[in-house]
Amino acid sequence: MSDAHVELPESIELAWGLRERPGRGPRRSLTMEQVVAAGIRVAEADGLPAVSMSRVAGELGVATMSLYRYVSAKGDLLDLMADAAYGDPPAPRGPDEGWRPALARWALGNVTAIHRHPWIRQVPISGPPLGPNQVRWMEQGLAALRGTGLRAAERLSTIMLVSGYARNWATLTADLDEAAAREQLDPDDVGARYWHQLARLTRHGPYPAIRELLAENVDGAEDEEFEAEWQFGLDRILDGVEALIRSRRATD
Amino acid sequence: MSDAHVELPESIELAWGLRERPGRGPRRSLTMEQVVAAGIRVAEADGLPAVSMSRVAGELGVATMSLYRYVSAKGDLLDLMADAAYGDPPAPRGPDEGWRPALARWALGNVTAIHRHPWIRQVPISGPPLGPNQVRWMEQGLAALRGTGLRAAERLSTIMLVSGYARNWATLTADLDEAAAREQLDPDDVGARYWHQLARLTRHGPYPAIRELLAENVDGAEDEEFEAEWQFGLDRILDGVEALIRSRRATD
DNA sequence: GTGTTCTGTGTATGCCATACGCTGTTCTGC
DNA sequence: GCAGAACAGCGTATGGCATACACAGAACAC
Repeated sequence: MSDAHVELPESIELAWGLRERPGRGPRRSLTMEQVVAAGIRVAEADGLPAVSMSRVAGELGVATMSLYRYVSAKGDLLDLMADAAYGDPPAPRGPDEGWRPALARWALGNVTAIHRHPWIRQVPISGPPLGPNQVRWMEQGLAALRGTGLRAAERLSTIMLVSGYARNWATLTADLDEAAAREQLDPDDVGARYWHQLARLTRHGPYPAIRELLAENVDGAEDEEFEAEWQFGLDRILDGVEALIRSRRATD
Repeated sequence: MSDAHVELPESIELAWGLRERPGRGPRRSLTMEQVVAAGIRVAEADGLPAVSMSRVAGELGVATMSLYRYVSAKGDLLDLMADAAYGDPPAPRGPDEGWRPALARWALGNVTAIHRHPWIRQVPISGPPLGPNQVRWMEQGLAALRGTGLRAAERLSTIMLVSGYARNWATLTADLDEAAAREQLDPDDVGARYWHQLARLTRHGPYPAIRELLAENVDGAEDEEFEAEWQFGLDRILDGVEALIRSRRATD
């Protein structure tokens, strides 16, 4: 419980600016921000697999090994990139705003953050959120649930549930968009093709529930359908949370 | 809508056994199953990063390039490994079983499948589920929702919601376990350290909701707490689904 | 001004996926 | 039976990757 000295991973200290500059050596020619920004530029242009140390170094006009003066491993760079790309969380819950619309805004913010930087979803998660932006997002998510009567663990579970759903959904739709772009098709066509493929594979065999699903036309995947699907899942989650809040208020 | 010819990705055709053997050449010395099993063996022993073509080939006593007679790229092998590792879905919904316990069983099955083969979560997803086991899981998930009055798109969204949550939760806990194993600690200690780290970072600054969270003790992370957290999220989702089913029944 | 410490970087190591072409095997068509 | 096609296994080569290590020079401490 001693607050004195809790060791932090190196990349986290770097991201929070907790590393003291030594002073004795030559001056650095780059800033951390420049390195991270260069990595993001590469990812944005050619995708995460294109982010190699040499490529990022080239972007900055320095030698490959110079990057290791700023980052101890490639994974650290990716962590910092991801945290930076999340950017500012949505505006905090307003004074007259209920927890539900606030949490819905927060959830949508998660989705748009990933859609703005689709490569984020391929960054291997290296641990629980400790980056400065991730912590700020966490703060806003928890703030949306203040005064609901939910216990600490419940508030935490709730925002994990919501952000997990948002991440899943954003990943799914981003995959679809990327597949469509790769094959120069419409996202709708990619979806329709999937249903055809599934139908062919399940035409014979013990798949009654899937055939039943395909019989009603799921493939009416217009743009509005996508939005509706997102909203459906979110509403289910928020309904569940609301039920808990209400029952908690009733018994207390 | 022509059911005649829908092109399928090569790895999918392989997994379903839809590839006809040519006959004209020499006999193959390996089976697909052997190759996939060898890959799984390596992943199980040393983790997904250890799965290289040469390592898998070594496991089978053949040359590296021989694998390319069975699989057109490494990604295909990973897809096949993941599908095989999911294995059989949970038992189908029994005749007297309600949709809710059946779906809960299905959700738990998702978690245990990932916990049994933790490397699964690092396999890059290459598209919507088409592998034979993935389709069978989908079938069982949808089957749990038969007769609930939910529309097709709603049944689909529901199982995506549930499986996404299960995958998220399994990933989180597996990450924790791996970090603990790597540093030879108790998972509890890893969790406790996280809260200390977060407390240190948010001690000063605009983080009232996080500090409020930390003030109640979230760190009572016993084994039962983990189970409770999983159950909490699942119950929220299922409560939300139940509310929809009820309202649907009331208006119809 | 001397020594220490840090920066940028060139070089080297040991991985990796995979393209290509060769050898020998098996079956097809005759 | 036999010619040739199609295919299996695999040796070699290519171009990429992260990163360990050592060294030159720069900036500061004393």
